[in-house]
Amino acid sequence: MADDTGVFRALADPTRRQILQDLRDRELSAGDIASRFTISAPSISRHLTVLKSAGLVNERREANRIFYSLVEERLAVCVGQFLSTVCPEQVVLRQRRKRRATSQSAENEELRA
Amino acid sequence: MADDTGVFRALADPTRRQILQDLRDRELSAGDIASRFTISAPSISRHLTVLKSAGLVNERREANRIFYSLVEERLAVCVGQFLSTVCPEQVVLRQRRKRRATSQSAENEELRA
DNA sequence: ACGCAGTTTAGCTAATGTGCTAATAAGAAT
DNA sequence: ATTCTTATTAGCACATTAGCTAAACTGCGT
Repeated sequence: MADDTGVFRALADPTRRQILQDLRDRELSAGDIASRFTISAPSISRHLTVLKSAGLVNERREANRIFYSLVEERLAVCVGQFLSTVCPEQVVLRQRRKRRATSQSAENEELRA
Repeated sequence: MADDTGVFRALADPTRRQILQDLRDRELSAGDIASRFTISAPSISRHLTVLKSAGLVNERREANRIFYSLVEERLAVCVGQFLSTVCPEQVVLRQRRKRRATSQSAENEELRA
């Protein structure tokens, strides 16, 4: 639960970071997510398991499908806390202000389907 | 350089996260750092190499010793950007305000020498 | 009951990560 | 020159990870 390492280990993989970004403002089914990547559905399923056991996503089952949604607070608490512990607050703040300008989503383009 | 993954992979290990925290407000020699942990000096040296190639620390050689220092901006840019891309800004801000209250340094106590 | 869509689980392989000890390199001191 | 200190590199062992394909599970429609 308070296992920060699970969170940071989950974030170490670019596919998983991209999944979290994709879940930013809507929930998606496992299939929805898999269709956005080139790797196989079972591999995505494993990534989702890792994210879930890190507490970074929740699942909601509806009929056949399983919808995954982001647990923002988990990310904010673990990572935000670490970041603000290590970095002086000004730096964190400055980054926050630049947020909208930078489209950091282009980074993992090669992962896409 | 713009290799976010190197940064996140570096953060996946609790020893490395602790090293970054230890470097928060002072530079430390490799030996200084190693003496704070129970694992061997060569292992710490490897961790420092990982942190350095992720761009998270700089090294300064002085006589026998090598002093490592934190590169705050690297951490703030990569992690802060990701965090504020995925999370709504309020959450990040709230965390920032709570910063001083929570002593997140107790987490990795078992790593210590 | 059967089959289909959506997902996960099993089992495998190749690559990576982390720790150790022993050996090496480089500088300072005697 | 030899030795001490500081730190890294080499080589090994073990565990974990990420990918794949094939098989199994679940809920719905026919």
